[in-house]
Amino acid sequence: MTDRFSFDIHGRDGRARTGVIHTRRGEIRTPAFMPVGTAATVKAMLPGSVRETGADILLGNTYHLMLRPGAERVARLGGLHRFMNWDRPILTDSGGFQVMSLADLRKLTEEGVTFASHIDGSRHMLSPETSMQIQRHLGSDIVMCFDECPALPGARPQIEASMRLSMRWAARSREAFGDRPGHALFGIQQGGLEQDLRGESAEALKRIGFDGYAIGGLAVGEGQEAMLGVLDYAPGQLPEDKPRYLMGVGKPDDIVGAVQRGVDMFDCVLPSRSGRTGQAFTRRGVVNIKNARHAEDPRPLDPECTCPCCSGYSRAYLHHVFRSNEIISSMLLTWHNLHYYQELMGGLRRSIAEGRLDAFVDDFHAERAKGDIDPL
RNA sequence: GCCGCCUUAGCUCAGUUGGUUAGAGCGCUGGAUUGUGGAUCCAGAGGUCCCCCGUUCGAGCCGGGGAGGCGGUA
Repeated sequence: MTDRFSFDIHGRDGRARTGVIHTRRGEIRTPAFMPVGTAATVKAMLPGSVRETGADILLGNTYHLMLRPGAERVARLGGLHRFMNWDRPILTDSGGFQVMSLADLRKLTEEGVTFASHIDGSRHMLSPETSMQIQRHLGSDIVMCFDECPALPGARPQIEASMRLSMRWAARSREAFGDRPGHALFGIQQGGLEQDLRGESAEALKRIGFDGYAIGGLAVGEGQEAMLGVLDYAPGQLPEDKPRYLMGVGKPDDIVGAVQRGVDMFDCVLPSRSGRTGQAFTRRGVVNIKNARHAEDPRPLDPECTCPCCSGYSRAYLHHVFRSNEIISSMLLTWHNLHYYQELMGGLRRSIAEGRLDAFVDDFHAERAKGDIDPL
């Protein structure tokens, strides 16, 4: 064991890889799914429960935590790990995405972004330097560069200018991050759906040099087909020996498709958010527990699932507590969804290691094609 | 008993001087959700406008009668 951040690839199948990222706070098995814990909590879950689903690492968020409770306060309280009672690795997003998706009165300049808090309207500034400082206060194990994430579809001149700004910010992020043994800094590729811009972005990042490389700016409106089209070449533009992280993705079939194309890490709000809005992910596809057809169904979401939700609770119960707006509804559905996602990742890792990824993926799609279990 | 007010979608209510196919919120039936605002958005179903009679080219709206509810009063 070492305090150094490193990535070992243990097996390959086609373009897919499986391995382990070593950090000073523990190992991350790849391909990895990272549950999102924006505000120092994976909503509706205890950290120990998140770990039980199989998660090796969580996401935290610069934008949200800087506004509330404040990064310095988290630092005074011993850092994000102690604060939220999660002692394994944490990756923090840089805030660039949320500034564009949440904040008001944004003003983008070469220096950074000034914006008004969505909470109280207070004015703030995020730049590569301030984002690095905040992520340092939080004690993040994997720090993300401060970038700009334009929505798609977008006009090429805007995508190009935005990408180049993000690359200049990447260099400043690298400089501001400095030398922090045991902590990693990831660059973020941009370039929209333009292969040459993605290539230019990758080259810029490689010249700077990072511990891992993210593919950003996808799953922002382009659709799955276009996204997988980019993933046909984007991972190959990034260094072979470093982790590749597809930011914000995705649905189960998005993840499967991305793993086949060489992506190692994922995060997405879907399993946790959907858990709070009544949508469950199962091997047979999506189940909307709100639907009236579940009202008297005594069967679990997935009869073959071993999670606490499926082990002890019927669809009828989940339907009732969801419609009654009971807190346990969010708890049970989130637990199930995170369990499902981690089971999927485990299956992907094993099948890659055993050289049978194609068969695994065929089975994955075949199960989904069956649709939900028949109504009673 | 008398006086006043009320009755419109499952619920709470708008509804212009009488004028096309009577609306809203919630609820209901579905859908969306991809680097999380426990958020948000979209679509749909649902009506004997309490009942009867009348006036009018035309009534949720005006007149008469009746029923039910709420309040006041003796």
